[in-house]
Amino acid sequence: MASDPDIDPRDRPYHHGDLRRALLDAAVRLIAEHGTGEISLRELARRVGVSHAASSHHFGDKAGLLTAVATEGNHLLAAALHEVYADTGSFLEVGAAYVRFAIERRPYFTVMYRPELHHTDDPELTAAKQASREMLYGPVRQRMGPDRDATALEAGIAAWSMAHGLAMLWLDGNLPPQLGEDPVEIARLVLTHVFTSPR
Amino acid sequence: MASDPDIDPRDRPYHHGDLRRALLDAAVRLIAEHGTGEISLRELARRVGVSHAASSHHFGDKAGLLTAVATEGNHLLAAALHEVYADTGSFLEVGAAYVRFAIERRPYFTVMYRPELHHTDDPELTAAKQASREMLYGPVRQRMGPDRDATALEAGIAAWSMAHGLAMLWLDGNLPPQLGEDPVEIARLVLTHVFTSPR
DNA sequence: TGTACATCAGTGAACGCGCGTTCACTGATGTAC
DNA sequence: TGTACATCAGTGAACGCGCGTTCACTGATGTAC
Repeated sequence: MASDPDIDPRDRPYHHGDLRRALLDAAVRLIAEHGTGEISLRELARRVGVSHAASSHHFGDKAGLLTAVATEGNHLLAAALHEVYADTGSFLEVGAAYVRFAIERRPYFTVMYRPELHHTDDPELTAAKQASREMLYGPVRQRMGPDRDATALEAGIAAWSMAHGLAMLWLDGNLPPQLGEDPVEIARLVLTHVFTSPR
Repeated sequence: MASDPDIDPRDRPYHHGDLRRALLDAAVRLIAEHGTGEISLRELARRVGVSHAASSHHFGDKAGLLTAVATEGNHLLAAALHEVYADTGSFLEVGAAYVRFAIERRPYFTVMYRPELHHTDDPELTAAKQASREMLYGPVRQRMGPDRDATALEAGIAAWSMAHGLAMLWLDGNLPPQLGEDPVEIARLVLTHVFTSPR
């Protein structure tokens, strides 16, 4: 069970071909199984069928690997949000897409928001974070016009906070069951309250 | 540095007196230093100046200790929210108090929302969580009246999500600096958007 | 087309570590009579 | 008031573990001439 039964050592060439990609994919799968960002490089190597020292050639150390996961996650998130906003032009749908990303790509999401696992000064990670940030509250800021910047920023943060909090609470099983079972539908219902007064 | 220099082994009686309390307090301090819920029972015991096997008498195992931290945290949160609501009657201030709790009592907050560290079926923890939950969206539900239960629940979840997300993002250093430096003030500004339409 | 050689990718053994849990034990406390 | 004894709280040694990193190495690849 520990190592991939599909890999016969005799079929395996000395050079893997795309070990970096394989390690990243296996890491995401491992994180999905463990539920947190805590994975072991040795277990990861066993999965991929490779020496446990091999990953150091691609990522340096463990934090380097998880930094790469976080970087990729931010790019995936940015792309998902961009697509939804381009298609619908709706802030609410962007928020719902954020929640969908958190749930469907939970391993990425988890690692993205555990900075103690990263090399936080990594320039590629920083760039990827900025890209996803811009997709998050860029559109709100833009639509509200340049003269009301402060309020627009706050509104963007408000929406991001709500989507983020809702995703976190759902992932931890903290939402009451009466809300239903589909987290994206819940997100639409709840996010309505950012833009509409319930009073 | 590893063990408390104040404790001279000759002053220390065989029985500690209140080891349970001392372990909990030291655990909270350790978590504050490490920034996450990952602490070691051995390091904890060193701090308190006690054998590393001693904690098992009070908490069983490591998850038991962290379950107790989470339980206490939920009670503290419930009390803080209750007091603010009793004093002000304001939902917004309750939300701001939630964010303040997350920041001022960060170690508790962190452990409370990492269920993989707990015995999630612990009855005391369950009760404590319900108590803090009730303080969170009970007031909203109550004020909105029994006839609009679904909407009221959604509004409560919306406010909780926003406060929770905002706290998380602030703790991870993800908020843009333009918002200012005081997280509770930021919370008031941002939470306004749950109850007021920015359009 | 062939050869020498630098570079790259992966190996496998070794190092050194701290950890959580278990266990038989001992010292202290408190209670029944 | 004194004594026996059960219970509780803490000890310290041992077990067994998996881990991340380092290092000299080897096999494979690709490029210069």
